[in-house]
Amino acid sequence: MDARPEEALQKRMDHFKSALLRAGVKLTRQRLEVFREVAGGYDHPDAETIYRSVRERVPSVSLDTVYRTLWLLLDLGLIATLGHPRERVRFDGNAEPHHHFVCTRCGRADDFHSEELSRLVIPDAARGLGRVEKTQVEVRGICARCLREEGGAAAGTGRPGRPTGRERSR
Amino acid sequence: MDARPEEALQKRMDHFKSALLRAGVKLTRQRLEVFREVAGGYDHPDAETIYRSVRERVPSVSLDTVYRTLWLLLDLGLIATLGHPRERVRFDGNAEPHHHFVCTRCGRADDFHSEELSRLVIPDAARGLGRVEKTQVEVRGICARCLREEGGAAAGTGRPGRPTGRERSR
DNA sequence: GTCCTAAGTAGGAATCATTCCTATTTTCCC
DNA sequence: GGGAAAATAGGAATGATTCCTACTTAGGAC
Repeated sequence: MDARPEEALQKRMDHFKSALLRAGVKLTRQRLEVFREVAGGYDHPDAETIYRSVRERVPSVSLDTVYRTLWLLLDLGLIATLGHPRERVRFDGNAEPHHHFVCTRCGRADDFHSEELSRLVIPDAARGLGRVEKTQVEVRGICARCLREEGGAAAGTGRPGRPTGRERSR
Repeated sequence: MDARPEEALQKRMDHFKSALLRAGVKLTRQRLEVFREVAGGYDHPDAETIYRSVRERVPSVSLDTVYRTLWLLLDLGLIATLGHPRERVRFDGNAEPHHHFVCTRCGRADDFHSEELSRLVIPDAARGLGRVEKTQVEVRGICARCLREEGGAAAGTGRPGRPTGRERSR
């Protein structure tokens, strides 16, 4: 499965446990196994794959629990997603080279331009993986609009919420 | 709608028409309007939003046509998607800073590391859009595995197919 | 160690974006 | 203008993800 060295994983499991504790979230067998599955390798499994693996150790686990746990781990910053979670596809008609600032709170994506970034040297490590066609930088963070709302109202928890994809404005 | 200057759009419409012609694909009112909608602005609309806008000019258009057209335009390289089209969410448990090589054919995403890329200077243009939390480089292209298959069998059309998300191996 | 209660879970039903199916229209080459 | 191939509309189907509700468990208080 592209396994991560034992000791590195052990360290991450410890970090995982203390993060749950700090967040006041219960440590359950299910959460442990889901995290181990994602953190234990270098691949990028989908929820179904994780579900199947976890079920080998906890046969009664449900797919819903796997999803709930994954979003929890994401909120806690313990794992990340590839691409934008829980979003319908969006299209980009900008033909000029550009990059994206993606808001992890509301999902908004703004274009920005940068001479330097567009001239990036692609390292051999990437070049060896296939035929490169395009390179884009994705900057993630909280967009100005969300910062403003957060500042105005109660200043939030400091931990970003997961965009639901349903709060799309127009 | 974040409108693009008229003359720039006109140039893109011409390019659109000749691209369809070159690909031996028929020019229909629906395709014209869908393309205009995506290429005409700087935002990143989803299919539903495009559907609603196009329906104002072509009331009988169907959502399916909008989707079919968008994937066609994507295949022709006339537009792009934000994130990875037609994929279930995938999770990334890699805690170290890393970047991704994403195969536009099969959807596979491989990690790679790069000291230089991890030290990227984020331009002011991006910094001004919000509070930056993380920066990742996404290299897109055809992965080694797909290149091999393509080379073995008939060498393909040269135009990348859209991953369906259903051909996931395991 | 036992008890209590909030938090977590299972499982099935519900949602919703996207795709498929099929009969009907259009485009474009002659 | 006429016909074959390609596109479209519309509704039904699919499949990932989420919601609902009754049942279980973790973990702090005793």
